[in-house]
Amino acid sequence: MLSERRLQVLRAIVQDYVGTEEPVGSKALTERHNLGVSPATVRNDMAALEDEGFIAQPHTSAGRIPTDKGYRLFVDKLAGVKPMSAPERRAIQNFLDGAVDLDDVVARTVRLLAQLTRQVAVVQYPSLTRSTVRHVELLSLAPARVMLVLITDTGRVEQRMVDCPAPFGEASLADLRARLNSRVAGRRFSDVPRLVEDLPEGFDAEDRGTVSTVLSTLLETLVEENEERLMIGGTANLTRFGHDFPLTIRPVLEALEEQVVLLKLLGEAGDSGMTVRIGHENAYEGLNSTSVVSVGYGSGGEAVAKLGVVGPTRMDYPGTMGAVRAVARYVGQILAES
Amino acid sequence: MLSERRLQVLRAIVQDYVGTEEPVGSKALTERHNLGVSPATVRNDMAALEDEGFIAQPHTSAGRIPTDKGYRLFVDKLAGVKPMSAPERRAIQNFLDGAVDLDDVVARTVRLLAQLTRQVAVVQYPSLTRSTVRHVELLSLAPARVMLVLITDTGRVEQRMVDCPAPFGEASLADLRARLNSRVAGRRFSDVPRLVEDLPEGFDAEDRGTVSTVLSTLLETLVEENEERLMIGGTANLTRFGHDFPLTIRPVLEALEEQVVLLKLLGEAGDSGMTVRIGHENAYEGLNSTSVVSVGYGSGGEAVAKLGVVGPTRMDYPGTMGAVRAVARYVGQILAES
DNA sequence: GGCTGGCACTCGGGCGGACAGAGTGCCAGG
DNA sequence: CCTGGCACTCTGTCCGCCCGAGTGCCAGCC
Repeated sequence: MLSERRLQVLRAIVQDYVGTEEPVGSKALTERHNLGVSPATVRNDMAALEDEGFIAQPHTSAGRIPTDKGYRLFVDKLAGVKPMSAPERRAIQNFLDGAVDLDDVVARTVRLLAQLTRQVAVVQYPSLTRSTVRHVELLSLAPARVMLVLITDTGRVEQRMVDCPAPFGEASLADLRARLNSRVAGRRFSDVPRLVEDLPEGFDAEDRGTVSTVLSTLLETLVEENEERLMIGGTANLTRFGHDFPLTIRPVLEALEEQVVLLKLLGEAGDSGMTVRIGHENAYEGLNSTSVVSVGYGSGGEAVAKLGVVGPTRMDYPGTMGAVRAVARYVGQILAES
Repeated sequence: MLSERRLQVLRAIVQDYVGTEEPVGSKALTERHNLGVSPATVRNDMAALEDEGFIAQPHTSAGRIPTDKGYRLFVDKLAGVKPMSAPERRAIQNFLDGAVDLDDVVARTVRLLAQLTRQVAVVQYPSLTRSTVRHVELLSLAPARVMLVLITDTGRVEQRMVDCPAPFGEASLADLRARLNSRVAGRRFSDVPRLVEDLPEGFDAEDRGTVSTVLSTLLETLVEENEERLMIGGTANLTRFGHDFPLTIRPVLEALEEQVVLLKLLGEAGDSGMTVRIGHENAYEGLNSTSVVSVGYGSGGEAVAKLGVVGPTRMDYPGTMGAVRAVARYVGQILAES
């Protein structure tokens, strides 16, 4: 087990390295933090920390930098979450309050997160399957053409065009709309398949085909993979990454373009509480030199989606975690109000 | 006026520089293109081209590289648009045909363009104001709460929540819906303000306030600035930019995040035909070392929005222009079908 | 008049050596 | 267990050097 002082040395190394972006040596450490011991002692501690794999030297006779394992210990044991200041919180709230619709909420959230953390922000749209149905609307656009519109309690709206096998009268449409809504309004989307299963049975034979088509389109819309959307921003912050750009930045940009990768990344994160994935803890190897801080957000107690930031492993964890948590909280509030 | 051969020399310089990314000298030029003259002659031509400002040397005793003015001449006079091959066109069509809704069309278009040109792709959503109204739907979500849904002929769907000043009955709602649609369905959105102007007059005093509120929300949605959306992709291609990354790439990423800047950029481009803005021709200075190739697309003869790519001034103009034109054409077709 | 080969000149990039600085590991002593 | 001292190592940088690519100019040739 590591002594208290060694943990302090690790903490100091992380803090200094995050600040200066340069390997930190024993002398500089004792000068900037009053540890009450000499550089020589710190050197011994460093040697021990290196043996345990918490820090490493880029080359002999250079200072030390934290390893992924070192950051992990730092995040778990040594650092708290830095709360936002009151003015910051007010600014967050004001900024988000101006949103006119869900797209706008998400767009503003991305901007805000990117700006606060100076990193790349990722915000997932509220998941359909975890939301509840506010309303299902059916619009007749042509005799055999129906538009299906789903509206969630979080304000998300999804639409699909349905080509019907047979013409579908206004009366039948109104009938279907009414029955459909009475069954699913207020229920969770994940329950919808079960709730509408036997719906076609109540219709005339001639309409039954169309009803089935409409319902199957509805169910398709709810299939996990397709229904997830997200928005990213702050990619310009990647340029602050390090001096060895091309190699680092490229795979990150590629990962950010692959929604599938990102969704998986957010999906892996725990459902409640904040998740921090550091460097190689990320399954996707393009992100091996980045850390991902993510958290669920939602209008009620339950998370309807996740948001987070992607940045270099060398990031200000307490500050980033504080910002992510605060933003998630306010977004949840906004959604609950709408 | 430049002689025919000098133009050929310029063309050769542009082609070689685009290929190799290195200043091109007189000897290399004569070896790779059979111009039928000696390096010395080419040197004289180069000196002339430099005097006219079409090419420049990074430093004395280096080869020449084209200037913005040189690229301009190349694009205007020396290079055609390279048509896509038949298999490429088939691939484009197949890829776009799989789209399920407008979001998907736009997303696929961005991906496709980025992949074909290996540059950053930008696609604007079909503009509301240039589209025609397919349907306006009003949904009562609560006694004094209405959701307004606009559907365009291009498949774009826009929704807004309206808080009514007074409760609004189902009957009144149906009435408003019917009158609204009979006036605006099939008309251009830009005509909508004029068409609905006197609509509140037909309603009872008690409903008139609500009707006005709904209509003003409708009009707000149509205000130019707010209604424009776009999607970008292929930012990872920026890493192929040059070796002097951080300085070049950063402002470009920043510009790409500023939708306002991008929209202006696309907006400035001519309405019909392809527009190429080279280097300093771009008003936004972060894009001074990039070129923007853009073109309008639309379901009919008229453009409903624009799409294009952003890349280094040192780009393959004929190929890029060919890809942009082809993609725009197919997107237009897809929209017309939906 | 325009093209060509020849020639002297310039400049950037790469290579190698020297040097300073930062940091380490180890050891003996308090 | 901490500390000061010491020898060692490695990096980054600066300098001088040379080579090669490319140029501009000029005299001669067609």
